[in-house]
Amino acid sequence: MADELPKAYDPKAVEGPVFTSWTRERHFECPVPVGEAPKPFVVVIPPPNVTGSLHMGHALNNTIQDVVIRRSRMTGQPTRWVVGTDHAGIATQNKVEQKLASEGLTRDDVGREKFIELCWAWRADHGSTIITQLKAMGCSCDFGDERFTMDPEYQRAVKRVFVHWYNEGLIYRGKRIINWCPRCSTALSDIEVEHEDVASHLWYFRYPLKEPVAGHDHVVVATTRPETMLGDTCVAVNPSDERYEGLVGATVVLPLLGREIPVVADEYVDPAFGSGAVKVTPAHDPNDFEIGERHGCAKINVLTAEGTITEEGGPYAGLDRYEARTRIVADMDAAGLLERVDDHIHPVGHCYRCHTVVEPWLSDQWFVDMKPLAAPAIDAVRDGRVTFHPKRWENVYFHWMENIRDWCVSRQLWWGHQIPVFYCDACGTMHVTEEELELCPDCGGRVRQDPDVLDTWFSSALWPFATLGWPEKTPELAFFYPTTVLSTARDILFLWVARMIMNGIHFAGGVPFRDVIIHPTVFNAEGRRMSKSLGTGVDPLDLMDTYGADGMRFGLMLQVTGAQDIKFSEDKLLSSRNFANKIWNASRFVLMNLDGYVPGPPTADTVGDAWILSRLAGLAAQVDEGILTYEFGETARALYDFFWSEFCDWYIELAKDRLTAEGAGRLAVQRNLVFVLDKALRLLHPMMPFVTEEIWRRLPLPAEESAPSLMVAAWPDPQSLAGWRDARGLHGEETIAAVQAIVTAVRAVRSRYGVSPRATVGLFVRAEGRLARLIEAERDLIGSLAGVKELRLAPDMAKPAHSAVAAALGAELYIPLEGLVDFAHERERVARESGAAQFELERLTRKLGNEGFLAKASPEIIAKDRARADALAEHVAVLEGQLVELAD
RNA sequence: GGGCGAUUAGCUCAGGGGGAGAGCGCUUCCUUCACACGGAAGAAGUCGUAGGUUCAAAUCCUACAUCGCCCA
Repeated sequence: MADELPKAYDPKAVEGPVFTSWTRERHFECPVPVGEAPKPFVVVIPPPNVTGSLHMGHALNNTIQDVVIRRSRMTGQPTRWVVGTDHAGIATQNKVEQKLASEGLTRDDVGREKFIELCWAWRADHGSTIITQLKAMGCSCDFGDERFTMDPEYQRAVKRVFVHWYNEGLIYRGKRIINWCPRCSTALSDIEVEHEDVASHLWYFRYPLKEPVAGHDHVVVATTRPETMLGDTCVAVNPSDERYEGLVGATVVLPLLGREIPVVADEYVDPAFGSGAVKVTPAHDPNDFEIGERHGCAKINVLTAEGTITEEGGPYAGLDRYEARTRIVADMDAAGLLERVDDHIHPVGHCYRCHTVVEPWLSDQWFVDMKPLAAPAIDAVRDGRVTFHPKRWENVYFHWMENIRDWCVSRQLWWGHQIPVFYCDACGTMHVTEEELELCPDCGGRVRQDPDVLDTWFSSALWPFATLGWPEKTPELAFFYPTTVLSTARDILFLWVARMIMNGIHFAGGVPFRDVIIHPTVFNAEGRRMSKSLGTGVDPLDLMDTYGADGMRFGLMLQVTGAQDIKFSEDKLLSSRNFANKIWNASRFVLMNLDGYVPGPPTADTVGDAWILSRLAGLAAQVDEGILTYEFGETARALYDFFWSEFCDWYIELAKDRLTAEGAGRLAVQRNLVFVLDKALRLLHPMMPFVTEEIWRRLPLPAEESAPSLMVAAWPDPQSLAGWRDARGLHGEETIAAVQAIVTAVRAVRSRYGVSPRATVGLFVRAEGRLARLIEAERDLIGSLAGVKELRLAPDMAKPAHSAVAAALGAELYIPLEGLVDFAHERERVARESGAAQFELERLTRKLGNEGFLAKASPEIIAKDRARADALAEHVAVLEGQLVELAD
């Protein structure tokens, strides 16, 4: 019938050609439909950093997106996955600067225009790395329609937003303390700073008073950053602090520099910390800045952009900040002004891109006033227009949004969206406009554009609508916005997700997506953050090489639970690779047994058929629901268990006899095998697209059941399969459970006595009633599965001599094994089994004798426990009977 | 300081009021005509600790411990 498949699944031979066929057949594309169409299902990819390469977070996140996308596409909904990258201002600029440095050049040597050209060239050479890797994973994005945050259309959108917000008064320029990265040489927003506890010291300095006051000749201040003392412009104490009563208004002579500064009283000072007096450096600390503002103190900047001491630092000018720290402590000590040094652990801000310690630094920057934007975005989540999965992330979102601070959006970089603000030096005016202004509209003089660019996240925040053509009113925007699902890691909840919600509401007329999936963070096996620089990472490309793309995808899905971390388990990938091979071989078996096949509907002719069809219907419901509720781990397990433990382990095994027979039974079982395999492959496809596609195309499906590709074949509708639940009243599930119990019991006996798998045994069964009828009906099945040549059944069956014994449900099983049976061993085993059963029976009996239980438990539970108790009692009776017989 | 998550078999983790589960590992047997990336059978857990609620707690509540993350 079909070409015979190779004995083992080889991902490398399959993935490339299958992916090529998907592209060739254009299944990833989703144009705006003409005329009436169902509501679309849309996902925008979280744009990976254009400098990036695939890491485990991407692998997980993009598998999740592909799973929801593929399911949706198969349901026939217009389904679109928008792909692209962001320009990653700092990271890209670093790459290009590194390249220049290798040639002994700096960006200033080449100039801004040339530098930006080099950035574009870098992107052209390297920017598609991660996109290629997504293809290797099998992601079904619309790759022909890729977006970039520096596309000309996208630049227009960014300008529109800036100018709009400026005109609304939501953007302003001001001199504030910002976070400065001396290595990247740019400002950072508050959330681009990562706080890390650092073991350092708290230095206590004596600052002498100009004249003794109230019995003091000096005041002690404590600091974690001694070098900032060069910029101190006052000393503050809490007004209620009795220790310093009378000192307020006094003058301190700043050591080393000799500057005279006042002592002020300010509520901000915590009397319990350090000495209760603080040195105030308004240009280098946000709190000090505010104290300085309140008391009219000067703001002296003592740090350069590179992190060295400015001319204001007098003798320390030109020193690196840490060198200056060492020297200042030494000099204070030498001057007898170092009171003491305590060990002190405190949080220190680091740049999230390069991990350099950032400095609070006073500079002119552009800010966005966030409170007015946050309020509607909070409402959107409160009233359920946007839902987080898992829901608990909503609280994290609310907490941040309700305490939101203004966003510093200017960056001192060249690569990015240059701020659309033009200054006229001739007439001193400022113009905020989307136009490329060259001449001043007021005086006609030449203008110069603000040299800064915008935070990359400023542009990423427009992604859900700018990628669809906004601000133009495109058909794409009209049809595909708002998008459906956004899947992302928790570390960009504030940086990106919250800002998209704010921007979507403000500019695109509504929330940008309905559901936000916050997926777990992938840590390495030791529970550490995966990091290329630390060598603690695992490369998804290596994993795909070893386990195949499907193996990696499924292995990751198995690990997605409600927990917020995944300790990455390569074992799961191994079992997923094996699973792909299992699917391959089960399919291979079905395809090899289709001689004379004529397509037709499935039929529940036997309890085995009824059982598998019923299980399939249950699986379809579970998988559909599981993907819709983003429960990927449970869904993957359900698929694995169904396919392996039910379809392969039992249905294929019990189908074998009918396949070797001739006649109608053979055709019926062929049809059922094809039917179940077809539906199961469809259900598996979102998680394992390659192996399922390769096999599915070989299935002999009639035209109306088929499709050009599995990825556009119809998704099994749980409703239409629901009719197979407990099909034809054959009690398939109950019967097969009984068959399994008896077969397993016989196999256990065989295993215990080392009976060769090829040898057959006799089976004598003592059973009555419903169970006896069931065994009688399925005697061939039991015989075939358990290797039984002769099955005898009677309500009063006596134990034949030299028999091993077993109990299954209420049946006694005797297996004659002349000369093999170790009766002492049998007695011991049966006694142990009986003991365990009696223990459980006693527990249940106590429970059923408890009046509270009978009065309050639900009738179903009571009935169930009664039935269990009856079954156990029967089981115990069987075992005890066997013990008596074994005593001979 | 506030918040979140985790604690279940040797390892990685499911389960989330009523019979303790999986994968990997381990033991024994089997190369039988889909698959050794396989099959069959098996051993293995006082479900972190202490209280509480309940007829019933691995599951709900409260404390505590340990580990991890976020915010300030």
